[in-house]
Amino acid sequence: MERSMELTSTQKKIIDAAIKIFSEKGFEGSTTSEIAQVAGVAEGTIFRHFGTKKGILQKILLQAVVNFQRPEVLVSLAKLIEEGDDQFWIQIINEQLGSVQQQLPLLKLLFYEAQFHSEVQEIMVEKVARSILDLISEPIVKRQSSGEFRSFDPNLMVFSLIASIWGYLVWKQIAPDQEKLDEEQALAQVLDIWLHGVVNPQDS
Amino acid sequence: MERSMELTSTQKKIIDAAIKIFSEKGFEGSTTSEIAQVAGVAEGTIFRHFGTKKGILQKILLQAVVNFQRPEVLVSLAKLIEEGDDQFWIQIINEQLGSVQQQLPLLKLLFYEAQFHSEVQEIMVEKVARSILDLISEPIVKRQSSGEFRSFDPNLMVFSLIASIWGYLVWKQIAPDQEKLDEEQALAQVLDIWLHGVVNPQDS
Amino acid sequence: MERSMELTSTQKKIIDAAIKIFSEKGFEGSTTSEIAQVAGVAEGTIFRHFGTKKGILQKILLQAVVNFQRPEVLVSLAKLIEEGDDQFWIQIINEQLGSVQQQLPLLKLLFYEAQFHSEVQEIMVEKVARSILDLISEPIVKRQSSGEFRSFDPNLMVFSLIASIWGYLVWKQIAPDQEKLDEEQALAQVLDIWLHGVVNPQDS
Amino acid sequence: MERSMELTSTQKKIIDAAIKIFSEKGFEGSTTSEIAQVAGVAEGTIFRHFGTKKGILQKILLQAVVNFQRPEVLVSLAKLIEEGDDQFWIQIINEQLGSVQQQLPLLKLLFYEAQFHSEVQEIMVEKVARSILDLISEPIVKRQSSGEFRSFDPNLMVFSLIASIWGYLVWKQIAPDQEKLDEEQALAQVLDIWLHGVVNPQDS
DNA sequence: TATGAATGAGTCTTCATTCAT
DNA sequence: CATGAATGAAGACTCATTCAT
Repeated sequence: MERSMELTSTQKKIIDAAIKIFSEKGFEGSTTSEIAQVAGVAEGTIFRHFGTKKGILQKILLQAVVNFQRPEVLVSLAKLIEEGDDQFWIQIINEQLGSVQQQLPLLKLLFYEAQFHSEVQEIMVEKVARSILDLISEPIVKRQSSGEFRSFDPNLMVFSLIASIWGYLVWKQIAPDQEKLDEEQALAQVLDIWLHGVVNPQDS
Repeated sequence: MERSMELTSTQKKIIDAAIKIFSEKGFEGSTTSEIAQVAGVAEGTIFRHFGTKKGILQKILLQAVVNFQRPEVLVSLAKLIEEGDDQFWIQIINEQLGSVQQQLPLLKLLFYEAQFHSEVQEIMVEKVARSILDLISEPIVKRQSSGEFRSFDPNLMVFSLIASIWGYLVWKQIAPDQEKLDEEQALAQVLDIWLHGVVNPQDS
Repeated sequence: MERSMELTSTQKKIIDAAIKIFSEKGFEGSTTSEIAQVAGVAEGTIFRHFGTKKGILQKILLQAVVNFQRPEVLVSLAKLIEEGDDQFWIQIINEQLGSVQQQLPLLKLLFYEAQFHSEVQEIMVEKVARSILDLISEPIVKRQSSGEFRSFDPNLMVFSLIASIWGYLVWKQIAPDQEKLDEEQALAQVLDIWLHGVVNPQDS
Repeated sequence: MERSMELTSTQKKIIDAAIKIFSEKGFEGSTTSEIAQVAGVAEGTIFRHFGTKKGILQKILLQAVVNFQRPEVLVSLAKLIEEGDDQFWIQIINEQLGSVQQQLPLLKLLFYEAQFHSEVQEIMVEKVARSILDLISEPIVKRQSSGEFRSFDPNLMVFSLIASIWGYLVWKQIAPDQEKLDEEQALAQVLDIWLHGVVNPQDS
């Protein structure tokens, strides 16, 4: 019961500091001393709570899994696909883009570190990615069976969509000034491409 | 003239070992001692040639920029888009998928480390990403002006395509057994989605 | 206030060990590992307190500057010159020679390393040497204006005296068995030479 | 026969470079690589000729001993003391100060390194210092027995003189701008102090 | 419980020395 | 003989982790 939820305020400070530092410098590039300093606690306190440096990462992962397993955005996205209402999409963006962007560093961190830590990878794949896949592919399959969607591999369809969005968001962060498009418009276009393709239908 | 090409055999051994280790453990997670061991040279030899650990990464980057500025695959991809021949796509996959997949770890490494080393980021964005963007967006713009392609932001169109492919490849590596689709087919589907969308045209 | 004085016992152990090792082998010839061993602490502890190897040297310098700026011996020497009492000289020697000789290695070290570290040189020249010059030249100038001392350049007069004493002390350390003179007598003779010259006055 | 003289031109280049670098950075602070570079030879060449880094220092010492055992200046200084001609002193300064100053770094180097290398110390004490002592004390003893010089310990008298001169020269190098005295005058004053003391004879 | 000084294994880096060419 | 690439032992320094207070 005290497994994943209960975070004392000290633990919360440390976790927040760790997410910040890990995101900026990567797990290996970060030092517990800097985390302690940013968290405003003594270095020893970290080890009292998390045992090892990796313990912090694992706690972060655990917390994230809970939060990301059925995130608002994705639920909305699933609903959107199910209902096929393009206007709804704009609304989602406006409502939830902020929280997505706020959590983007954490997600990026976890997916990146997954490469190097098999326990992290396992959980990210099994829990986070799988649940996203399941959540989004469900409405897709529904609309495939109704004939509205073409019959590609559903997982692949999810990837195409998620990867496009992810790619856009990450790119915007790396090279912020390169892009002059309005956020809303950009994401609407990405969705449009995914839905209807780049080819002009008149043409085909 | 001897700027980026000429690598002595010792240097090549070290670079190859470094790419392997860096890819597996990240830059910070790797040790020069392990690189030396894998390369089959003394640790001191590394520093005789590259000065610092970071010097190895920078040399890797330099070599990669040369190789990636106009990679075969992308040139073929550009041609494919220009000519609109789907069959051609299959052929490209068969011919060049191997080399892409072989270089994927290196590319992933460099984009990953770009987060933490601004010199790397600068070059990856300015040289590698930009040249890919330019290369692929050219034929897209051409077909947009002929009315064959819809008028989205060209950069966004490139992202949708590249990110989808990248996402598929990375995912396949992370979770190899999850996917039973044939490689060729999978990539062909990804391209199809990008070209024509997921929505069944009859339906729209 | 806690600038230069407060040394924890750990810091004191390290500083003492460092003075010993540096004096014996020079700064570059010493290793932090040996200093740690002599100090009876872990090597890491040194860096926790002084940051770098050079940091130890700088702390030593700082401490020394405080101690040497107005050392007992020199104050006594100045008084001696002012009052012109030769017997007083003998007394000073007996009282303070021990402490001078004990600090000689440290002083030698600092003047030696001043050659190679400009920050050290600056402080040794500006703070230590200058304050010695000022301290000793003051009574000299006083006795010059009263006509008791001949009118040489005062700094030069200080040098002649200090260098003679220094030379004798250093030499005695380098070649201990060469000299059979009694310490007191020897230094009294050095002072006598400086005061009255080697030439027999009857002769001139 | 080929013991101390014969230096091939390559050896000479290396020795010269080594004296320069050793003087600037101390023995331990110098690298064979820098010496090789300054000498314009390959690093390996140094070891072909001198075996080890210390071998260079020993060769320097050997050469120096030959040159310093009866150096012109000291012979002149001895003559000066013997003949008691103050004007002669000025002449010596003008003639030989340059060569002294040129060799000062080498001498300083050897006396400094003597602290850390017992073989060097032995030779510097036994050969160089002793021969200087003997050379200069001889005329002193002569004038003592004639009653012209007071009967201090002769070695001490030599020290007072040499240390004063040495002190002045070294100080002038360390703190060049501090001293406005003319070189000639300064050294003449140092000699005068040694000969006749600082006390005004009228006064005594 | 929180602290932070102390630890020491492990890292990057240097450099005297060797040796095949 | 001279070269300079390669070596590897040793050095300065870092940092996760421990523990007495």
